[in-house]
Amino acid sequence: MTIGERPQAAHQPSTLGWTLTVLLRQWHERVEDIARDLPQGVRGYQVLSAVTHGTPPTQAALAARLGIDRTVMTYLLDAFEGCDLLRRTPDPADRRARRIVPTDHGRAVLADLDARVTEAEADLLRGLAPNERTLLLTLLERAASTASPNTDPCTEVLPPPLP
Amino acid sequence: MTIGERPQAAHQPSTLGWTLTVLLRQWHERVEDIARDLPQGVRGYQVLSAVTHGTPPTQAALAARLGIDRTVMTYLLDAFEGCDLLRRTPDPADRRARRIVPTDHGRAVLADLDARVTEAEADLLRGLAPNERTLLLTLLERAASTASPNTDPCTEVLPPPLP
DNA sequence: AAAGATAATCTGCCCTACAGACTATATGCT
DNA sequence: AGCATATAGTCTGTAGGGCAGATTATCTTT
Repeated sequence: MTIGERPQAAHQPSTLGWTLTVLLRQWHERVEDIARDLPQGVRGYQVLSAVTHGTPPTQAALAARLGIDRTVMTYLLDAFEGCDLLRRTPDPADRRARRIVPTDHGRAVLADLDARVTEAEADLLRGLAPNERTLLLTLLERAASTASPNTDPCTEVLPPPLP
Repeated sequence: MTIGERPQAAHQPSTLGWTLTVLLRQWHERVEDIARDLPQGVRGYQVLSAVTHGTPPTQAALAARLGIDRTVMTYLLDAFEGCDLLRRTPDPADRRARRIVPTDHGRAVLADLDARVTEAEADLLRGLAPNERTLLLTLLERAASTASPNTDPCTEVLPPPLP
């Protein structure tokens, strides 16, 4: 680790982490406003979203994917059941596990939220031209999926559950 | 990724927030490893970085930019001074304020960290071709700066402070 | 049948972030 | 000048959320 003599030498800082931080912070603020009435705000929105798209995950899978502790997931889902947004249904193949499925109400609420979030995201990217936005999303998805292959929101290792 | 026949019209979820979340989480994990010895891990790294590039900010400006509470900033900087990484110097123009400047040691440590972070970031984007990476960074920076104009890490409204 | 692993829940503690009070200085008003 | 108000930074106390660890029920393995 040679330091070399450079009293002020401002090197180029790496900007990826910072731009991601800024952007995600902005996203959080806006979505927090939108999802204010949900049990856990933004996190609740992400849970609802992850549960609705794709096959109903177990609590553990859901927690792992969203980076939430399992003990937290418990009372988070308690709140969601209390609001009639999600339901725990017993997994027919494994009586220990519970599959989390959205209620009709939950689906409706999510559809409304998704619409508003999409709007907010468009506003967040207002500095980019339309084709640039889609390009950015494409690159982000590729980067995210390769950087963390198992966190894809629409991947579930399971045969179709309920007939 | 064809889901097949869906019972309840699954609409396209908005992916921006999620991809940002996943990517930033990965970034955090890696940088947490790198910045483990710094007082506050990733956050400490961001403080050190923000202080070093550009003109020395006041504590309040620093806190606002990084989204940290001012009372937290106090003991965070205490720790950094204890490690001889940063120093609080009185602002000659405003005796209430303190300008935060890096020590030589701080600059050296940051240079080392920056190198490793840059490496980690490259690995994070390994799914993208080199030209795609720079493109992604460009788009991210544009988006971040328009979404949150005042959070630019290298903007400070102040004449050069110390001669 | 016994042993070990896993899903979910419950309990208790720690730690951090925030609110609020306090001091010192700056700015604005009359 | 003198008084009121705003701001920079620090200190104190507290509420709340996250995490570790134990518990129960079920699955798997031998």
